Amino acid sequence: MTNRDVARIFDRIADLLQIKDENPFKIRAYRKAADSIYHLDEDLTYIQKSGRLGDIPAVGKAVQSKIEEMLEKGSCEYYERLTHEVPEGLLDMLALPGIGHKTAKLIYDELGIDNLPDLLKAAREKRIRTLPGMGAKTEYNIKKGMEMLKEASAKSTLGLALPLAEELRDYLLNSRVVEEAAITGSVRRGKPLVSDVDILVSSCSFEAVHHAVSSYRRLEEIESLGTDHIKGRLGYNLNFEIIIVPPADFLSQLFWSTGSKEHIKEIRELGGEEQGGAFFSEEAFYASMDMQYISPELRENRGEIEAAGKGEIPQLIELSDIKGDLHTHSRWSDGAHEIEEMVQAAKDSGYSYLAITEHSRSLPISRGLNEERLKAQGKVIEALNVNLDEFRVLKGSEVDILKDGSLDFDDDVLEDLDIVIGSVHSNFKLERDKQTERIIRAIKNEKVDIIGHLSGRLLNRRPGYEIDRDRILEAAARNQKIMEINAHPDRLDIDEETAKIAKDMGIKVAINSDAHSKQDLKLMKYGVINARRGWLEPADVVNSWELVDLLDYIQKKQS
DNA sequence: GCCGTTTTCGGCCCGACTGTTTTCAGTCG
Repeated sequence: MTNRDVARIFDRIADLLQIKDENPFKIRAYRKAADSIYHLDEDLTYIQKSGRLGDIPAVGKAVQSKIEEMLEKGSCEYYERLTHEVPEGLLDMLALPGIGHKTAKLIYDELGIDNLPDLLKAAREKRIRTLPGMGAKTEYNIKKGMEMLKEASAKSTLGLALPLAEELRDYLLNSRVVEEAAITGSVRRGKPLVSDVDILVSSCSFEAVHHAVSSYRRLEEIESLGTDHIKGRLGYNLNFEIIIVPPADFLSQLFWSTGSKEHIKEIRELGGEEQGGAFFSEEAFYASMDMQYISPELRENRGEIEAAGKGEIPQLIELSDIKGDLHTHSRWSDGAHEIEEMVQAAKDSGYSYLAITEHSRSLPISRGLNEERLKAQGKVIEALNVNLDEFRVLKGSEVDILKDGSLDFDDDVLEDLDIVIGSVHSNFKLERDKQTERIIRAIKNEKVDIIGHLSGRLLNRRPGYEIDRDRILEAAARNQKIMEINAHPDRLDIDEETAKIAKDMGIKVAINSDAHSKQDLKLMKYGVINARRGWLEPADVVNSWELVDLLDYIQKKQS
């Protein structure tokens, strides 16, 4: 079992206990343990072997013995016993917005419903409204939530798909049944949501590939099989296709399988012919059509073919261009690690600066900082900087944009900070005009440098709030505000389309991890992929600049 | 169930919104 698998079981135990209405602190203890395990650097198996399970934060005797049981037997008796008391299908219901543990339990107790299809049926038959506290709106929300879940199950985030694709590719390479293997299709193009994972392999033996795939640890099901492909489903409900080609065709098929369909269609219409052979390379192929090389992220038929013909393909930003991260959290608010640990991780990433930007006081769930704690943190950061060579920790805040567009801190408090991100975390359902005015008011505040996760969307979970994007971008351009690309693969906000429009309007972008742990700093790569899909170059991305230039741009003198 | 530089027992994030009510429980961030 992986750390992730173990963490998931503890989370489910917490859910089951919550449905059973057990001691809330016990439930929280399991959640904290799950979170702590999820964010571990090392493999649990290794930690167990060296006898350090008890050193994991939030892991005490009870949780430790369950971890040992899971690592040894692959199962957990306590968890299985709970699932006998509470049907597991109730956990699926919790994914519906508005349905929590109490409601799920009520629906089960009163109507005997323990799965999503029956719940939908009951909502359609207006049986939910017979329960106390439930009405027509609840039924409507259930039906709407089910539609959302259906859409979500059709696609996976890149944050889920890419690591699994890399793992499958490496597994095939290491099993030595293939000569070459590469991720292709929409994952190679870096789409934020993908319907499947495509792996192109070259092999002379279909049987050997089939045999290897059959014993892959994450395989759930093989659905379709032919000498040129294997299609099926992996764990986490992720569809996959392995495309098998002869070694001589590998590079050309990598091009044709990458897509997108629209890009390929356009290439064919311009006379691009399928060609194989060992001399094929994508660079040479585009060159043969008098075009510059087009990176996979750009192959969406959104003007890249014309640009490549004119020599106007941008020099896309790369992960190695990134010099710092401007949006991170530490244990001072809801992060998992100390500032010092975050700094070390940033140095390990090759960065030369890192901004600590905790939540502000209006977000108590995230232990948002009040003015006193913010000032105290500033002192800690100043002291830290004294002993840092060639690295700078920036004092920052992810300050809440309140309902009326004012900020959670007064100007004189923000004055002392190096970097200020304004973000919306509440009142998501304001009507469009009010939401737009709210954000524009924050943009006009001269203390604000960056607008964080503009749309508030959570991929597969929540659409963004209603805003007039064009008006907001105009205001950002006028006030020289930086728009964030939040790199978390569940957000990727602003999206690629907005990023391209912003670039064309001369608005600068910051690609920020929004890290809540040192491992999260690595999520930067998803933001860079998203920026590339938005045609961004280093000149467009402020945290690919030297710090002095960044501070100069936001008109703050380096102290 | 975890934790401890006041504690090995008694604490452990909380305010706002929603949908249902007509004063609030449940959900969410």
